Amino acid sequence: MDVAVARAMEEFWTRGYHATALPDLLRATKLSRGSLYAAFGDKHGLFLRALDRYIADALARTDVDLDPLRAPAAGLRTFLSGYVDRTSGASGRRGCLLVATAMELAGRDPEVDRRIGKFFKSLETKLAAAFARAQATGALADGVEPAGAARLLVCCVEGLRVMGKTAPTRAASQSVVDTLLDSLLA
Amino acid sequence: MDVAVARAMEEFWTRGYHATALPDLLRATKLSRGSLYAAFGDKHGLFLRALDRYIADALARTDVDLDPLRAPAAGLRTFLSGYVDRTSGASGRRGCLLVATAMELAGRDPEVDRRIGKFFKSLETKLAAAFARAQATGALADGVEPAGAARLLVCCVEGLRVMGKTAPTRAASQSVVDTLLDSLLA
DNA sequence: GCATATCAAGACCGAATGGTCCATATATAC
DNA sequence: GTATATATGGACCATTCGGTCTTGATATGC
Repeated sequence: MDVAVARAMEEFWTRGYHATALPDLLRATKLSRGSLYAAFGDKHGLFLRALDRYIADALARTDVDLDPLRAPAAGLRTFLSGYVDRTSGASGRRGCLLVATAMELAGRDPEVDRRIGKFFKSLETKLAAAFARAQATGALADGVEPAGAARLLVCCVEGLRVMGKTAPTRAASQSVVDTLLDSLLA
Repeated sequence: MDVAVARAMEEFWTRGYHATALPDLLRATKLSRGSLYAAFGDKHGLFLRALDRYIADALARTDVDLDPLRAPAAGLRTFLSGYVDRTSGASGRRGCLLVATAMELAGRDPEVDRRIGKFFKSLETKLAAAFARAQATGALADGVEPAGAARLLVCCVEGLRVMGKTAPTRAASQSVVDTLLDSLLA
């Protein structure tokens, strides 16, 4: 069933929750109606499974980028350059399942709220730790405190996903990331 | 018909395009089905009218905040503090019609693409001009160039709208704005 | 070979979708 | 008062929505 969740995730990712109809999911997962409902309960259940998978992927990627064994500043640069890729061209146009879901369902779907809240909190925590390590090695600009920098970064990453939807030019994303790192890193 | 557009805007704003059904619009605008279709063609047409109004409001507000007659740094602070308000509490939960529309329809609806593209470009231009004025009065931090700062600010503003949807705490938005201004202004 | 469990295909359901149309009322013009 | 626009309420339409259920095929276990 894992592959079905992945396929469904792709579908929700490109269309959004409301705009993804059941026939879309059947085609994508190659499941029959009966099998889909037997396995996942309903559209909403399948969506939550897909969202969980998307979140797990994103957090795993973050852990790789921000590996404590690497130089923290380099990790942060890698992390952000990943977002430059993801918000440019076709990837940018595709958008982000998390941000799209936040805008579409947050405040109306408690299950979604919980997941999205946890994700962004977790991301912020990981980034704050990386910034703290950067500070310890003197790689942080004067007067920047790790927790604040982490919050700013999470905000910018979310903003980049929106930018990527509307004007997915690499130069724009790169400019944002560069300006940001110039301000925060020593 | 102007009041009808405003009412429809409120409705799309709180629910999003797909999730707003015709009965919602009829109730909100107090129009009959016939009158609504006679006046706006269809749901999509009414949506575009509502989006145009939302954009006009946002740009007008920006012009007030960034009035060239005021001290540019103060204008930028006012501009951002407005976004702190708009991304906190109930206002935050409500979200932003532009960002929500971008995530929901960008890349699939040319009319929407045009409008959203123009809006963010215009916002960026206004901010770049304000940063340029700030630089001229020595209010900009060393090494910050106006155009880059403007792009970063647009990105952060978009990010704030997403943050406001998921965790609309004033402290979080305020922290982002403070960190940002500390980095960019002298 | 036979029984059993699994799954695909799709008919079918009520409800809701966006959109059309018309009969009726309510104005306005003269 | 009468004729003429205009707008209203709501019946009505085809389609699509998410979801259920039955039927028949395909395995699997023994």
